[in-house]
Amino acid sequence: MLQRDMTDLTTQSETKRAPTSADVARLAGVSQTTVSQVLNGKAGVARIASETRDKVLEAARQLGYTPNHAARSLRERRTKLIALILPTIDNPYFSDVVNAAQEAAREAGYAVAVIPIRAGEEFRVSTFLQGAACDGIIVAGHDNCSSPELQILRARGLAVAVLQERSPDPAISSVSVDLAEGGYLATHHLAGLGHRRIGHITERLRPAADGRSRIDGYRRALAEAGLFFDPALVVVTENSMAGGAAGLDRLLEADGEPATAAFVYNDQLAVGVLARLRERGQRVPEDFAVVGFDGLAIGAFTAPPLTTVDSPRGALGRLAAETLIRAIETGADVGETHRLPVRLEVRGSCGARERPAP
Amino acid sequence: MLQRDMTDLTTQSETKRAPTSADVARLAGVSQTTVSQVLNGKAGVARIASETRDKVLEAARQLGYTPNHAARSLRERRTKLIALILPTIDNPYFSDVVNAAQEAAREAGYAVAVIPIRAGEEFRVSTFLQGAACDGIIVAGHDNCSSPELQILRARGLAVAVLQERSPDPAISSVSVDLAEGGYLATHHLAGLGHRRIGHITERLRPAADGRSRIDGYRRALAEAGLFFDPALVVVTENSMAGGAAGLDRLLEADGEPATAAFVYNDQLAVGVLARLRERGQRVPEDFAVVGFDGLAIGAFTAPPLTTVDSPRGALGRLAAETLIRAIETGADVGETHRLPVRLEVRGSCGARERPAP
DNA sequence: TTGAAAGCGCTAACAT
DNA sequence: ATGTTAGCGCTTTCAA
Repeated sequence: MLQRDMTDLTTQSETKRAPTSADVARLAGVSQTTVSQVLNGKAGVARIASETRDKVLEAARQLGYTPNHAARSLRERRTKLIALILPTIDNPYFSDVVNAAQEAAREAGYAVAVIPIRAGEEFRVSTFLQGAACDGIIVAGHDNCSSPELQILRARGLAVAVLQERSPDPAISSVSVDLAEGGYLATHHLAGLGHRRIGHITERLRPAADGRSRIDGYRRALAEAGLFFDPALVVVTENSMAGGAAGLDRLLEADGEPATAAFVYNDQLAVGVLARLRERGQRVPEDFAVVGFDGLAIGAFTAPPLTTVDSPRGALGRLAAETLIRAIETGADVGETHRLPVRLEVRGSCGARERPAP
Repeated sequence: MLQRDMTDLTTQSETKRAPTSADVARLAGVSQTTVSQVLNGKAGVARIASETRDKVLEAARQLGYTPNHAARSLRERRTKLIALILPTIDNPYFSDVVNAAQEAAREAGYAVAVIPIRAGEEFRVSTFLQGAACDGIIVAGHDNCSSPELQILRARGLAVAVLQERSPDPAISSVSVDLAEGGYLATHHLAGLGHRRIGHITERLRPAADGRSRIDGYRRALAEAGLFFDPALVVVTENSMAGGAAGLDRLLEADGEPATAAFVYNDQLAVGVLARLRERGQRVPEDFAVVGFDGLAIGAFTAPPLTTVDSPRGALGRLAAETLIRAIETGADVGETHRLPVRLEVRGSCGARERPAP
């Protein structure tokens, strides 16, 4: 018996149980309700005597009280937390998106947690998304955005916004940059420089149903310049620097008259393309011109610096967060659609054609 | 009254309240207790008739039941969630760390949420970290690791592991790669190539108290090669590619005999260094040699490819997660310390000195 | 083998 | 202006 008690005591002294609002109430000599009202500043609901207020504040401070997240979430049926699902964080593209989303969320009193879910992995792997552990999710990456899990989460009451995709579910908001316009600007620029054989190195070949993907802009610029679309000049490769290098090899080995330029899916791939061109002894832009997409910092440090389509990453992240939070708070069951403009950042990787194609 | 009832009905049909275990129990015609026991597979505690089991499973499936995270966390006093605090996600260095940590965590039944907290921002900004919203945190980044908030979170019962730092609090575990060894390997390699004036471009100048930082290894290699440590050759700059470029300028403008090589804090900075050397018309490695740190993918695609200290990023993330989870589950109040080995990846950015320094 | 009841920490009706 | 009470959804004694 004594043994038992001692054990309990020891355990207790080790187990640093966090102070609860009841502890604060006890110390301040008031009720738990009062503590809640003071700490949540519900001035309109009940006016608190400033003396009482001070007692509570002091007690809370003294105890180092912080409200228990689980208890509050359970009671309020909301967590004030949004999750940002990314396919990977190894592309710095997402850095600005995340920071801006986080800033916008914070302004609205929400925290943001980033959950990387690689393509092909199931959403279910993340227990976090289940059971209303957050109020809404922003989803990036084609595979994640088209996952059927998304609809299930929606049906369960989670607000959902997707990045760079459209969802068949009208309740799912969509925020994107104008990929088609970017593809057009890049290709139009190359055509204007005199290139007639312009390739496209891309991560995947699933044109968006709405004709708003990069390749749609690429084709439009081609047509506008009186150039034929040649499927042999469209190369699908893995989304990585190594993938870009491999893609360039395949492009240069394609049938027909060789390409003298390429519009590349993103800057990460473009870095690989530039490296491989160098290895192959091709001068950029004299022998071959390259335009990337994203506007990453690395583009200013490649050899030569990379012409790219600058994507408004910060605006994208902020808008996504704002849109999602609006959906959460209004409970709206019809989503918003936003498309953001892009601009071409011209650098050294595509100069004027010295000699027209033979 | 009728009005009231209709309203309630309407509200109900709109509000897609997630099914609870009570709903499952009702549908299956059993008690909530039974549902819990079946779904949590507590076979040892109570044997369930397989017929009952099937009824419950079927009801849960039919309703699409998922346990409510908040309720479970509140009851169990644990969330099965760990947070990974990063200063930024714009350095791909963290990508492998995060993926490995996530994988290890999942194996133990934990989810991982990444919370970017930029240097200088307060931990408190993230409401997520407060109120036991997660069971433990892995913290990266000097500023975050040395934040006094960490001790408070510790005191509140959160398990804490820091990456690449040591904490004065013995309860905080530490997992790092051998930075000093990396600094030594890099500098030793350059000295072996005949360089006598080897600079160091770094993000900050706060040598770890335990003498285990990059610069400690740098100094050791210098001494071993019979070279003097010249503070003029150590340049502190911002942690970015642009910072690397600026750092190189400052290094080349330093007093005394000019440096012919540099050991650079990380690959991100090194990319900027290489770009600026190119702009200044310096040939690499003939005129100037560069060694980076981290072993990022980009290093294989720079011009020339970057010699770097390859850091075991995956092992770091995995070990951190494992260590943290061990701390969570044992409730240990004394942390572990781990240090992982590095290796030099020799590529083109430092060849043999053609002409010895005059 | 199963069920009833209590309680995790919080907020919000509804008293007083 | 403040306190009492109930209940969010879950797991877990304890009882049957």
